[in-house]
Amino acid sequence: MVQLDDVFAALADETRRRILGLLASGEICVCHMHEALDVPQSTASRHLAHLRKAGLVATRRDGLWVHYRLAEFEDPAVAGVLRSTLSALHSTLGTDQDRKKLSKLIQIPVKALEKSAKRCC
Amino acid sequence: MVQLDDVFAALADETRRRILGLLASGEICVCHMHEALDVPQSTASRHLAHLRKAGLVATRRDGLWVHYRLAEFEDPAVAGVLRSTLSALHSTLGTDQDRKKLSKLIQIPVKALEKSAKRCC
DNA sequence: GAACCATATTCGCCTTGACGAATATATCAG
DNA sequence: CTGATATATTCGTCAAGGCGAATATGGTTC
Repeated sequence: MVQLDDVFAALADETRRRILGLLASGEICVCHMHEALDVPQSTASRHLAHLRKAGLVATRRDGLWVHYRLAEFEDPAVAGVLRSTLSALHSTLGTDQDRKKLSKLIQIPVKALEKSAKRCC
Repeated sequence: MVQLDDVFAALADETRRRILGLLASGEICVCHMHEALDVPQSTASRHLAHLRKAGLVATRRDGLWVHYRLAEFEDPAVAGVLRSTLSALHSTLGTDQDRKKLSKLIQIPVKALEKSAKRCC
């Protein structure tokens, strides 16, 4: 059960918002995350753990890699806040740059990522 | 110009969210605010100043009293985040209790406050 | 088993920001 | 001007939480 408190605490940090901004385009593994965001691996992992504990993201292990994705929200209030937040982040300069960097890393065109992100929120 | 950063920083604090929850029903003066929330006057004032600096609320002075109200948001992204947040707070237990206490203080029935709040978000 | 790789956690350090008491400011009444 | 009232700000204290380096964990390969 996702608590509203935890949602707002999670959204208060810029790195976590950048992570959510990327996850709006779909599942991403930790290594691509910390490279796209250009932060140390421990930082990416720490923030991902925070988001996971808050119930905002879910994980899937695939061998050595762990892929993160946005969770599905039962509570419509939480879902609404997340949707508007992702939509607000979508057109942000920072999100644009992060998405561009991710695009190169995973060899998927920016346009495709944007399309997924829009479908998501 | 309201910055998204400031919005999320403002929403990260519970007292500030309670304030916004009350303001959804309309203009309120500081004294009613800190009584309804049952926090020291300096705490209410400090958080209101925070919200004001973030651009989320506006004020109107009337003699000794200062009335606070929600600001109007030009940026549709910010407006969207605020709308979904207020809507999420609306049905919260804490907001319910605060609204009940405010209702007694300003002698306006809870139903009327709820109606205004719903119209607001 | 050992070596290796991706991810998670721990560690000490440091900044940010919340708190309530006390004080300052501003407005009004007499 | 004086006193009273509502609001704002300052002050010292304290806890929460961010940081990156280093280390631990868990899974894969040989």
